[in-house]
Amino acid sequence: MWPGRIEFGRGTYRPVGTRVCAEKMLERVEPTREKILEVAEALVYEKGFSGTSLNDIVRAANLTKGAFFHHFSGKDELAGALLERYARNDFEVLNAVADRAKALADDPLQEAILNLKLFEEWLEGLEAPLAGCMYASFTSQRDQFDAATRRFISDKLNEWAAIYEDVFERVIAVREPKIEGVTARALAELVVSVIEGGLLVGRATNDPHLLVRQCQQARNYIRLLFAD
Amino acid sequence: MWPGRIEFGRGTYRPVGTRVCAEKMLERVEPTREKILEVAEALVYEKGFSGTSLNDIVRAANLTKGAFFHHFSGKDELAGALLERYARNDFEVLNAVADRAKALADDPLQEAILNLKLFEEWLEGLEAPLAGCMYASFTSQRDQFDAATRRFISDKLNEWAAIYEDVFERVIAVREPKIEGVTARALAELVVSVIEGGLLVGRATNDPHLLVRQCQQARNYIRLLFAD
DNA sequence: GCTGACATACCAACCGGTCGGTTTGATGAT
DNA sequence: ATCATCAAACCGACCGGTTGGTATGTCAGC
Repeated sequence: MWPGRIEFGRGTYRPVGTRVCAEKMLERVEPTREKILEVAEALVYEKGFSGTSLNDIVRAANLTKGAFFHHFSGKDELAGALLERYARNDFEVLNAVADRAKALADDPLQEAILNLKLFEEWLEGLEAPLAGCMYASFTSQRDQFDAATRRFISDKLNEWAAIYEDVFERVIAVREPKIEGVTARALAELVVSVIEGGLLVGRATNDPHLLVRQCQQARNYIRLLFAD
Repeated sequence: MWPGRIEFGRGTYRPVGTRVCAEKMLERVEPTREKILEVAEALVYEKGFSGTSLNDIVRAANLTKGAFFHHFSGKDELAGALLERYARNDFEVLNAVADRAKALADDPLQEAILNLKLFEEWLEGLEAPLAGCMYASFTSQRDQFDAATRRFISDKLNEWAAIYEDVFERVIAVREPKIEGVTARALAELVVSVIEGGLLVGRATNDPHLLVRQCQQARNYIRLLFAD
């Protein structure tokens, strides 16, 4: 089903109405393509990628197959675009939270804890509970995707963990963990695992608050591990 | 795709060669049906449920469509059987670990920690890394299944958490957690979330040891939370 | 009048599922 | 011991519908 490589990025494509006016390039980047990605993302979270047909997508987007294939070369490219878009939006939030935590805190430990707390606040501030994680959706049927796509997911998860690893390293540099052998990397992976696991279990048990509760537990662990 | 209810269980079916001899009923319970479930489980972990066709399954099991439909009424029943089988095997391990921890420990905290440690040892003792979790696979495309199936998954995850909740309650009864407001339920959910998340992230990043490392972190948290 | 942005009609391949037929092995009458 | 019987176990051709994908057409706006 996925014979070739997925070419990430939109290639030479140029958004509508952005040819002459540079300002317009920032606002309104191809509404139709964006709408397809939007409805596809929601559908994939509920039905899985291979469980979501192109007909499902174009029906939900009030479009036709023709429109889809005008914007995408096929389902492969949709997968890549979905993943790229998700990673972009995800890191926007993650980095914003990390930057804000860094700005507000005057101590690495405080920063680490604030990072988690701000993420929890972001979760609670959402109008609807987090719908899903594209990395998780794709991984649960990883055989459907080629090596490049799987690699992309792996890389992005590592980048995500690296955000936390950075701050935990700075914590460890000035504070000794109460339990020896605990590395910044392991703590970073824990945060990612708890978020992914909390999201999954919360969805499975229909408990939207579970994810936040688990983030709090992770925060407790950090507090205890580096407490004075 | 899943219009009706899934009828769990095998109904009135009676295995081959078990008509007269009661002893034989325990050994060798329908090898073909079991083989179908076995290969289907492996395929579902890699391709997802709706990404796995019946042709895929019967090809991997060296059978034909006829054989499949002799043992299952359709793909719906396969989903139910897959889930039931997974839950049965899973709880067998989980309960064995919990019982052994209870038998070895003479203190609730020790028991809780041993429970996790024995699970880690079980993970490490596997000839191949844990291939996946059926609850996670199904949840990642939950729209494909009916309400009864989703309920079954939710119930089983709660049962799983209840195993840990029980021991954490006994810990809290005799020891005050270092952080107030931490409940046995929240800790139990953390363990389940960490395992599910660790498995997912480990698969996504192709790191089979990640799950064990995260279980160790959960164990660290419990130690610190209830340390003397 | 040309191009981008869609719609429409259609295709081969594959999907889950059906069905008539064949093989196999246990059983019971002879 | 032999053999007819019969149901369970399994085969594989086939069905209608859906899949991802293509070819062609329409039409507004520069």
